[in-house]
Amino acid sequence: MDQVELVRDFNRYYTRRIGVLTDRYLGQRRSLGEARLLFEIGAGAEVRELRARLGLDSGYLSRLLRSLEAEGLIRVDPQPDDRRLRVAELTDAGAQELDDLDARSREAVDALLRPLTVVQRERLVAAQDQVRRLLRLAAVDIQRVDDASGIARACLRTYADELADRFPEGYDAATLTPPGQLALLVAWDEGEAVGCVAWRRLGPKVAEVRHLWVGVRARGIGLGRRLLQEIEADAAAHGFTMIRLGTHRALTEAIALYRSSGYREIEPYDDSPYNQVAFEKGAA
Amino acid sequence: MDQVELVRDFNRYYTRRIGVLTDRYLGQRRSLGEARLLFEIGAGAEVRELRARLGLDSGYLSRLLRSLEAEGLIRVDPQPDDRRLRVAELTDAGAQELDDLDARSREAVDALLRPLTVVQRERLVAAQDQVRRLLRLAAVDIQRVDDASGIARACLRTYADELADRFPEGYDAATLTPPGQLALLVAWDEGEAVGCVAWRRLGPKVAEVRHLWVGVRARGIGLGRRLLQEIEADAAAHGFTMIRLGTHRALTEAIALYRSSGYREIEPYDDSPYNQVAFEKGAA
DNA sequence: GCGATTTTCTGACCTTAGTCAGAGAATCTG
DNA sequence: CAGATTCTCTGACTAAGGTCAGAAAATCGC
Repeated sequence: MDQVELVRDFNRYYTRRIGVLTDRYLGQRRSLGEARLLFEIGAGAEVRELRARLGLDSGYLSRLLRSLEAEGLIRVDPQPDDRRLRVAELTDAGAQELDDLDARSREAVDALLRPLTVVQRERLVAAQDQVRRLLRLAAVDIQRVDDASGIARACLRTYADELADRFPEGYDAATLTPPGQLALLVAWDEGEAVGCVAWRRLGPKVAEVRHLWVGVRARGIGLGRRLLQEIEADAAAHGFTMIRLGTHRALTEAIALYRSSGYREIEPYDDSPYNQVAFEKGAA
Repeated sequence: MDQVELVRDFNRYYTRRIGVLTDRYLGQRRSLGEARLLFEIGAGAEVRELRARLGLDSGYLSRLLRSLEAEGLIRVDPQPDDRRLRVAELTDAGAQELDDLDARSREAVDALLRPLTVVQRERLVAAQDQVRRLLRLAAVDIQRVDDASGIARACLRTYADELADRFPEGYDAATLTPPGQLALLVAWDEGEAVGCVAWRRLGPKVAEVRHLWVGVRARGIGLGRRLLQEIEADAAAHGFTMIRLGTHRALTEAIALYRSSGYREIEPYDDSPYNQVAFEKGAA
């Protein structure tokens, strides 16, 4: 069986198992829609917010809210600041019901795990974590973005803030490349920018990779390597045959990434105080 | 987060991702019910069989069949042997439609995997395989069964057949313990017996574990270890503090299992030609 | 050969999960 | 302050996915 077939097979198996589990914990007491809504309301949420999070039609959501309200599980009141908006909150009975649903879901999963030994459970959790990391990585969408745009500057600012925390000597944000010089890629995960990387021209066939940033939310899934590959491909597509880059001694993961991506260490090629270690790949 | 919470979290994430995938490949062209039915009919199936496999109400299934028939995707004819039964078969158009659905499902998964490197895809498949093995193991139901019952004898017969294949000298089924002496556990996976194990009394506090069998379908998921643990617990619950067992030199996985389960090797305690290696655990 | 059983089908009914078009109230913009 | 916009709600409608009670035909058991 090829990889696609194996993944499909797993999907079929998993959805069947999860379906049985879900049926059991909902136990016919509440529809999936109502249960999800109770869960999302949690400590209280604006109706607009709920609509966006659950991706529901406003008419449908309104009806679900009325039905939960009629059962005394929630309260919906206008928001004082803007009386067009309404805020849904759980009543005591609603909180009780949510606890109940939660306890039954926990119990169903617990019963599933019970026959396994401690070691087997640890293996299960570790394997699930691996699956999720890889799927999240696969879902990240990498797009070319104008380096003067708001989102580009926001990414670079976060990058600068994180470096300032990381370097003993701090980081001077003035070191960031000014807009207009960079070809910049931004990585999006479910609508949120979680990483970026850029290149700029250093010489006729030489590009410099700069500002490789992976946000805290997306660390440890291999996004750094993917961004590096994409930016290399982008520079190559623009006719650059050699890539140089510099980095700080403190960024050990980055240094390991460059080494394992085929870069060789060279003497620093500029006098930036942050580029203490330099690498290159390819030939001019 | 504890293990139950981690598993729930994974379930939520995975169902969301799979849901998106499924929506895409069905592409609104056919309802999930009809698609599943087409898939189950495949090369042809009795209506009764379909009802059992899909767990559908007979009225509902009938209507789904009529709808597919009206579209010219299937043909439903009485079975010649028993004209109450009816057999559904795909027409050429139906086979075409199924191929189409299949190709689109493959394409959706392929698109999901495309951003990953070869190594990452291999890791994904391996991790999914691990998850599935562990879930299958967790779903196996181990039940006490009378050793004279049909299912018990069927398990022991399969066990004997497999040993006959495995041992160079063959295996004499007369060596099987006759009914009435064994406390026997059978492992069920989705209604099918896939393994067994038994103990019998050897002395005041000494029990002998016999006939540990794991069927081909359930190998490699750790079921042998689970059966061994359950049978040890059962013997202990009956007041036996020491367990002995003998096995054949050719059964290397079994020997490894006993060693890693805390058994120490002893001199053979009986003259069975198949018990060439013997182990014990506990104290009399 | 006759009553019991099995299998499939039809009709009537239901819930869930939506979609779409506006209405009405509140707020924002020029 | 008038018109545009935003937000929620109601009414009317739809499809999917079912359940339940029987009817009709075929077969089984005696």
